[in-house]
Amino acid sequence: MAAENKKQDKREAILNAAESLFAKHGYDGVTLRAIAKEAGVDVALANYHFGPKRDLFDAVLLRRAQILNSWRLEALEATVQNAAPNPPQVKDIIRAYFEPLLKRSQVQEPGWKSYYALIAYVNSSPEWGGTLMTQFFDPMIHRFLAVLKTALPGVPDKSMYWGYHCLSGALTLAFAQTGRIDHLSDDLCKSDDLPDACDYIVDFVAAGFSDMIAASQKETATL
Amino acid sequence: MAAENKKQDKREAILNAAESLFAKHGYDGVTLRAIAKEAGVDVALANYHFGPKRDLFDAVLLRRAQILNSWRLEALEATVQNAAPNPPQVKDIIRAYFEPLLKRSQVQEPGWKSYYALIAYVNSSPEWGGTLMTQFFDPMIHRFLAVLKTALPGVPDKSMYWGYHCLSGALTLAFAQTGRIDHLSDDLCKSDDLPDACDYIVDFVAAGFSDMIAASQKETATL
DNA sequence: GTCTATACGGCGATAGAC
DNA sequence: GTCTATCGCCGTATAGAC
Repeated sequence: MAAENKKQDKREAILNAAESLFAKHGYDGVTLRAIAKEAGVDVALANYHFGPKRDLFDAVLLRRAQILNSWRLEALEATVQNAAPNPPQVKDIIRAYFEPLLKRSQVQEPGWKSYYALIAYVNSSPEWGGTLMTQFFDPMIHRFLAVLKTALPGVPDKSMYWGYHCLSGALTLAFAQTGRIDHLSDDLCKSDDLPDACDYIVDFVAAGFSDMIAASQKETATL
Repeated sequence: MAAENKKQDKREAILNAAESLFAKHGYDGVTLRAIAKEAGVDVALANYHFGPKRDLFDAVLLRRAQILNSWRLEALEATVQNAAPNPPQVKDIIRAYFEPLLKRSQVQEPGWKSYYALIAYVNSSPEWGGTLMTQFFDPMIHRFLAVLKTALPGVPDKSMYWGYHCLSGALTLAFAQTGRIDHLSDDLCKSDDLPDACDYIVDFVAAGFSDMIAASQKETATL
């Protein structure tokens, strides 16, 4: 079983190395050789375990997607329960989407941090964004939007989808940790302080969604 | 002068091809050979005109950055003039940031569409985001934020910077045109309808910023 | 000067020998 | 499971055509 552990160790080491490097340089910016080197294994082992490079990429994405989805759904259902029989507050729903990213102390873990940056890369990539994000995250997101609609009755679906799009753009840009806002703000804001970033983004996004109610009521009033 | 045009033609053809391909596949996903083929020129010509691959990338970014910055600053100053001596409305300032992207009919031009997608790639890339975006766009953005502050007196700088970050994330994700929202919304929303996307994003972002006033006043009141 | 054809050294993914 | 070999494509330098 020591041997079996070691096998698993190497598999994990490859996934970890791939995750970290793909997050930093994107799919094409990383070679299997670099991954193998980082993981301390032979060049061919990645191919042995995962098949071609593309499949390794999928494996990296998949590993944490399921965990993250379940955490988020848990947090969301808890929020619904807490507010029942009323619909939850918009901000509480948004929090349920953000907090699983931070609260389980995985923000410290470089693995999760890399994973978030990788998702940011995938999300805004014309090559992967449309298909992979859909594949891994859409069911969770639909549940999320359904709850949000109970808190925002009368808001058109189109607004809700574009609202989610804004949320997603803001969140993934923050988690890409490009160091951009550090420069822009002369180090007042820090790219790598994800909890701080989330505090501000949650407020901003909740305001964006909440305003849709006012807008849709105004529209109705003029009819 | 026909000869001179031809020189410019090939130079431009290389820039156009590079722009389009970099936007779709990222820096590392594109080879100089692919660019040359798309442009209909010899492999070595890109190197002759622009030097190494990396310098060609910069040249592509720079070409339209200056134009875009000047358009945005124009729109912003016009907004300021219109409202004077009062500060402009938040939503009008946001519009001044978005409309230059759309209004000059360049949305139709595939060149500009590619450029926007390329900016989206650069913006969320840990490799380029921090430095290149800063280099090309920060002065324009600072002017923009300064005007926004006149419309939002008392809002802390940190909120303003994170607000801009949210704006930037939402906007660049939309302009990345990943097709993601088409899937998510079952084609109710279209990735390639940029004017429509902007309408929704402007409202969302304006609400996010406007809410900061209420928040900062609430904070002040409790002191 | 502008541009093309070609050549070079290096490194890519991965298949097959071990 | 590991190591090596292979073949193709990479960015770039150069030589010379127009």
